[in-house]
Amino acid sequence: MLTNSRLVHQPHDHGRCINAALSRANNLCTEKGVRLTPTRESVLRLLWQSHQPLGAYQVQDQLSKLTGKSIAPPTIYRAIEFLSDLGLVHRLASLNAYIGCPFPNSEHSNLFMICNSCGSAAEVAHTALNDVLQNASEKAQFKLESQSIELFGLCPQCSQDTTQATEHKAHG
Amino acid sequence: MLTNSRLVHQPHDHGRCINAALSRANNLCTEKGVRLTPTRESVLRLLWQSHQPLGAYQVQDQLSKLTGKSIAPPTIYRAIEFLSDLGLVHRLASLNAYIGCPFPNSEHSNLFMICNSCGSAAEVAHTALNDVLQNASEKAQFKLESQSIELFGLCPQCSQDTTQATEHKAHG
DNA sequence: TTTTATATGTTATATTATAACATAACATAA
DNA sequence: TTATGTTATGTTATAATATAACATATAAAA
Ligand SMILES: [Zn+2]
Ligand SMILES: [Zn+2]
Ligand SMILES: [Zn+2]
Ligand SMILES: [Zn+2]
Repeated sequence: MLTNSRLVHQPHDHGRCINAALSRANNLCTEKGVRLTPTRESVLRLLWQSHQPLGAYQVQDQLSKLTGKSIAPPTIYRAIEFLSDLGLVHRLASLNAYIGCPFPNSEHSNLFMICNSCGSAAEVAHTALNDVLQNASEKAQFKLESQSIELFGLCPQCSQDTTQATEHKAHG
Repeated sequence: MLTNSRLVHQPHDHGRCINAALSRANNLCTEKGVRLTPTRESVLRLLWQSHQPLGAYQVQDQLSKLTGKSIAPPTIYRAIEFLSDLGLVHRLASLNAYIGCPFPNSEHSNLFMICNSCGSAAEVAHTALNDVLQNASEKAQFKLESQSIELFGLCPQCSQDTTQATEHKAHG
């Protein structure tokens, strides 16, 4: 089970996450012979500013402020599409939001654990799960092509906070 | 693995699907002491007119034609919310669309197999899958509360059609 | 340099969903 | 049966998300 869950939910040097993501993006673009333009890189960087997914219009606002120019929605959606086609970002359908992929070159489950409290989203690749889904599909004679799995709940940090708050209440 | 996959993908007496759904809805509403008003019943019936999910505005169009009156979006969304709260319909996040639930009283996986070709969506409840997701969540110290699983691919019928078309082409 | 392909800018609009407040229908009790 | 509270719907306006269509600019190739 490959996941960035620990990084997402624990204090860490997030600058390293960002640098790694940009480095991977540069490599991948070079490899594929496509261009990581300033706009595209900025959008990727914005999506990596935290481990919480961002809506397209949030990205637009921030990019507009960043550049001082007003940027229209199509520019953002194009950059997101470009990055998404390369597997560098994912769309979270339930949230209409986008997030950077921590392992664009690995096998994917397109599985996210999304915290209802803090909004963070950890990505998980889970071979056994993929097998279960593939088997279920075959049983139903369904030719599986892609999948979107979104789990909602409480991340370790928020879960702990809730527990402590409850205990505090009980004692107070 | 509980599923309505066969009904969805094979010719069948769909009137029975509709009647069963409305009957379940009536029972559930009586049981819960809430009212299945004409609007709500119509929306449920429209969502059950086929095994393909419908957008809210498609429902609006059809209900407007059906009644001869113009119905505004809030009426549709309210009916959908009512039905959804009772577990009688589900939202497919990837499609911004809604579909009737074939087994509102059973355990759920919130798993759908959605055909990229014909748009049909079969619902599946899969205990083993739920266990895998629960285990993965525990491993990540994630307190799982709800889930949305959407599989995309080709349904048995469309898969067969594709195969035949390919064969035909090869022979032609 | 000319040509071609790619990327971005710009305007307008489509699509999906909800806020806020008014009215109507229903249920219950005086 | 009227009054009263509750639930449901009507109505208007608008928020939020996403794309179409066409113009311009930039980069790469010939
Ligand atoms: Zn980080
Ligand atoms: Zn990923
Ligand atoms: Zn049917
Ligand atoms: Zn269901």
